[in-house]
Amino acid sequence: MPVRANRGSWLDLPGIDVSAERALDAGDVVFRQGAAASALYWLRSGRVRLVRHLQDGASVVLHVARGNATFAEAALFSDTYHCDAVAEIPSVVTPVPKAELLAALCVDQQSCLDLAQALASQVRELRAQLEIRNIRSAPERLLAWLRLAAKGKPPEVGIDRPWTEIAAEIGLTHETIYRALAKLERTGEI
Amino acid sequence: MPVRANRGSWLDLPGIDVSAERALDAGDVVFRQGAAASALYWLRSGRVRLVRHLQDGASVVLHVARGNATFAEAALFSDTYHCDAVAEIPSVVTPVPKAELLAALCVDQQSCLDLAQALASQVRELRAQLEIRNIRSAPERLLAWLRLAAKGKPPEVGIDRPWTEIAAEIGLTHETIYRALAKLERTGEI
DNA sequence: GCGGACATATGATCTGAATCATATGAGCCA
DNA sequence: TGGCTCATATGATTCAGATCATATGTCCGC
Repeated sequence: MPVRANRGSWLDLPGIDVSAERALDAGDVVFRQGAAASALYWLRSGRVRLVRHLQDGASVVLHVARGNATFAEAALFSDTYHCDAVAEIPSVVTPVPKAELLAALCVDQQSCLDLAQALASQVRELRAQLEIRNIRSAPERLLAWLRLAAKGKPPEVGIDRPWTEIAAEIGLTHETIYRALAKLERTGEI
Repeated sequence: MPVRANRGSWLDLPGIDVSAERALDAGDVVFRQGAAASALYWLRSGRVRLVRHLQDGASVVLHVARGNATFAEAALFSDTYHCDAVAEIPSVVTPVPKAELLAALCVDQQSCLDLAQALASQVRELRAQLEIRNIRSAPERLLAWLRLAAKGKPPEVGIDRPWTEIAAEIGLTHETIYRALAKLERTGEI
């Protein structure tokens, strides 16, 4: 029962049109808090920020979706959106209509299990991500990340994206990442 | 379509026995990496650490489950466990047999959707948690946490557990939490 | 080929959270 | 009642990562 490779692939169901794309400029709104939840989204490229607005006017960033990922999955189970979604940079999203998706999930148990699997996998990843953040030392944290990312024997990581991005992902500045890398190389850990 | 209040409640299905309890001493092993995945777990009390062991002998903490929560949900979709689970302190867990659960989920689409909902909810929570960790300033971070935890009008949080625990949850030491609290009170933000 | 945007890389300095220390109060139970 | 643990609370000091600065290299469009 292998986990599917691409995030969002569980969306590839009969009856669901994932070919539609909506191009967004920086600042464009995908949906607004309180609006009727009509779709969840598949972010194809760019960056979308989810922000919850509070009674007192303050706001809290709930999530910043990046690269290839889905967001607002919870819209499936809610009548309204509970946050705003705004593009931070020019982005492309595919809206996945909630009604059709729910219908498909109800008809086809396997697709429903696929959804559960994808979400369980997300949960696992996010927990690991959080655990990594508990490591204070920059080199140690990076090492933990590398270990989780490493595959094969001898352990090896294929880096296909800038360190700058990885730095943000694990909660460090890019300067610190480079220093941590240099240190790990010096001490021979990588 | 309200979200159920208690984590783990989606496990309350016909045909699934969640009455069994297994008491663990500190250090007791719940399951081992590589062993056949026979159950996922509902942690009733205590603390269980999930650790992945790597080829080179190093290990990475994937998660520390606390209080009332489920763990190893991904066992549902895997033949073997991919990490060890070890109690850190005396704990109580309820094993939920995978086979029965899968059978129930296949028969009853609603329960399958309930599972998806619970997992989507987890994903949302974890993402928010991660976003909070991106806030460097201790008072700001605490404030964001308080805002998410706040309910009603005027916004108010009911604290039913020690600040010490909350400190760990949001990645600060308890000393820093108390200082941040003091500062927020001084500046009148709470 | 030139210029801009961005990744990589490293040095100097600063700041704020961790750490260490210490104290008080609440709950518990022997 | 005394002694234990743990939460709360705050002061002093340290240190690691953020920040600011600067430089080189690379890719890409023009």
